[in-house]
Amino acid sequence: MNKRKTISIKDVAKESGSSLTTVSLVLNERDHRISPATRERVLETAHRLGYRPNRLAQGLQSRRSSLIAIMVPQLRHAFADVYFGELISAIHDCANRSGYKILLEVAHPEFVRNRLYLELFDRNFVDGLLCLGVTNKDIYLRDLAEAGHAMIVVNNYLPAQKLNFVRCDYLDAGRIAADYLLGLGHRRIGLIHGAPEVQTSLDLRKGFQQALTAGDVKLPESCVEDGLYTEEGGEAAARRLIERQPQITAILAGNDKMAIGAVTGLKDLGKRVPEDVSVIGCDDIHPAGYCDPPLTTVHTPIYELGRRACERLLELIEGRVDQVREVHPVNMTVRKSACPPRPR
Amino acid sequence: MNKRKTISIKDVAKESGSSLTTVSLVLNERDHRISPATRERVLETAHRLGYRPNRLAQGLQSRRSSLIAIMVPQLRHAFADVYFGELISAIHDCANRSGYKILLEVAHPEFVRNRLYLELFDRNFVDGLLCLGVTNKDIYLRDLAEAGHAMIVVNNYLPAQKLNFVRCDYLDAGRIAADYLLGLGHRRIGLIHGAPEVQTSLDLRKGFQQALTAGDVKLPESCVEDGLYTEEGGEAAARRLIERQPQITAILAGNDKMAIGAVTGLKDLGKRVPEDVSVIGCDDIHPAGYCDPPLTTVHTPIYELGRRACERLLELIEGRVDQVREVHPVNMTVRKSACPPRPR
DNA sequence: CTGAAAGCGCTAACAC
DNA sequence: GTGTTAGCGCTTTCAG
Repeated sequence: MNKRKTISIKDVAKESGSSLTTVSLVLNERDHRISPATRERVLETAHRLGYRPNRLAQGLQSRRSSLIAIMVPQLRHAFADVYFGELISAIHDCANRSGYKILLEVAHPEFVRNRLYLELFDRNFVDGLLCLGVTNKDIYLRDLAEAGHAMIVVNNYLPAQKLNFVRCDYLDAGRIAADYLLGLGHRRIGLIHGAPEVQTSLDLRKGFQQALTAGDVKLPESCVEDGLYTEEGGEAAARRLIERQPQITAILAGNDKMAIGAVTGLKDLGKRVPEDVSVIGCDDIHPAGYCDPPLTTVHTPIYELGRRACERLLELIEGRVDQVREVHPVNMTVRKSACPPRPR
Repeated sequence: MNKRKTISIKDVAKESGSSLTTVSLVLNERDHRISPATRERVLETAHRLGYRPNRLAQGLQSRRSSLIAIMVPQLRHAFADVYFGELISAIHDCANRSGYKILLEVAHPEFVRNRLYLELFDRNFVDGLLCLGVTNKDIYLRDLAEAGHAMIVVNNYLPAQKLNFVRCDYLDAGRIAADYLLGLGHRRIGLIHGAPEVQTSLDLRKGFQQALTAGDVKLPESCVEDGLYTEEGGEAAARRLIERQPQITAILAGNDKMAIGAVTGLKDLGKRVPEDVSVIGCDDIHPAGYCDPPLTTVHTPIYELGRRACERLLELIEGRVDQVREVHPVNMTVRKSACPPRPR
């Protein structure tokens, strides 16, 4: 295939009657010493010939790949997840604006075992790495930090390690949700959290519990369930919760998918949402506004977060900063899935 | 950052006391003339030093990037779409097995206007391109074919152009769906199709109409609505359909998202699914099995399709084939969203 | 102002 | 068997 001989800077030089250096200088606007006449001639020739600098050669020279990798966990359909998808979109948009492209990686067991995440940098594949869906078990990320590679954990963090991160304040998310439910008058409240190996999940629970305690409401172990961050998990968790504690009038779910699943589960049990049981989610993914009832949820600025993470990564790459530790505020988005409990 | 000096083939040569050539030959298993002793020595040194070949240099030499791009349309949350997500997962898995990595591209207006899709190849960014979510309006894809670049349209095709594709048989999908509904006894049937600029959408409609006609059932214009391939679109389309033609007992939607939206819309109108109105979808995305009621749908082998597309792209890249035109069969997956109409 | 030449890290003819 | 050398396409001193 591909018949058209690829045209190089050498062709432009020959055709425009100047040297390689001159062409390079003009094209990179490196030096303003070049005479306007030459400049014009080179530019015209380059354009006429349809010259495109070879990125591999440029990269070899500059030691830059202009690529950043996004690493997602190996979940079924990680790429089909709305939450990851919004982050990926944000990162892509931001990276593109700065001339970077996006490489996709899945942290499958072999990738981790063979330390292929290091190879990504060692082989000059990418200039930086953004890690999504990180858990406390992903201690191998320390290798990256130790090697001094540009890496940021997106919307999470590892408590015991000083890895770069850009995330939301899930401790506050828990508090806000609790205060909102308390404010509505709820006293019997349940929690469906994500995975216990995810730090933000632990934070959410902690903040939730603290605020409930401050409001003189207890959150016993029997009112907490694991929803695995999935719809199906949320649905099953809601069932278990209500069967065990039928007097519960409100539930906080650690993400919107679980909340949506919980609503399904509650409806199946014959409960109306929010009249019988209020449900609030967390994250405010796009579908949260389009389910039935529209979900009241703790809004986390997902797109903004992705954009910021990418921006900061570029700063790391370019050496403009050497540490990133960013926590973004969250707030309630009130829709229709929560209301005061019925008077007893 | 990044203190560790990157170690090159030169270091390995020096350290192992042999020449660049020897090291390269050993590492690439290019030549079996190398004595086992040297071989062993080189390998040991390379391993000890943690040598990693620089991909940029290798690429410059081989004119290969080992990257393939996936291009998705610029829809809100294209990356958050289950259908695209499953394809991307499949492509990623397949590419990875063959040592390729995945680059993400969004076909935004500027990308198309400035022909950046050509630059992808001209600048040696990628070796091949997989296009998702293509419509009949994307005539610019012709440029890629004309330039002789390795490119495949995934699960679609452009009728007037001879572009490579790997897709399902949506004409047959329409027929199968029609036959299934006719078999259940439905005579008043509606269609919610995707976008009229998408060829497979037209095919589905055509196949559906043909089979209905063969079964002596009409599909008047008033029983057809556009659902924009989204949940919201499907919901609105179902509403319009039922309000205009209340006697409809079954609906085919052009994808599962619209089908799920349609179910929501029907429920809102007080219709039971499937007792009052049967709904069948198309594609069989993962959530189709988890909604309420579980969706009866035309199963398209999405993951398999992504895998095949990637495999064939690699063959194109490596020059083992020079044309790809693959059509995969579909079949019904029967769940609970369709049943015989109530006797009148 | 412009050009010659070195070198980024690697591969592969072509010698020895 | 192994090493020398010439590129791949580009950027960047350093002379002129």
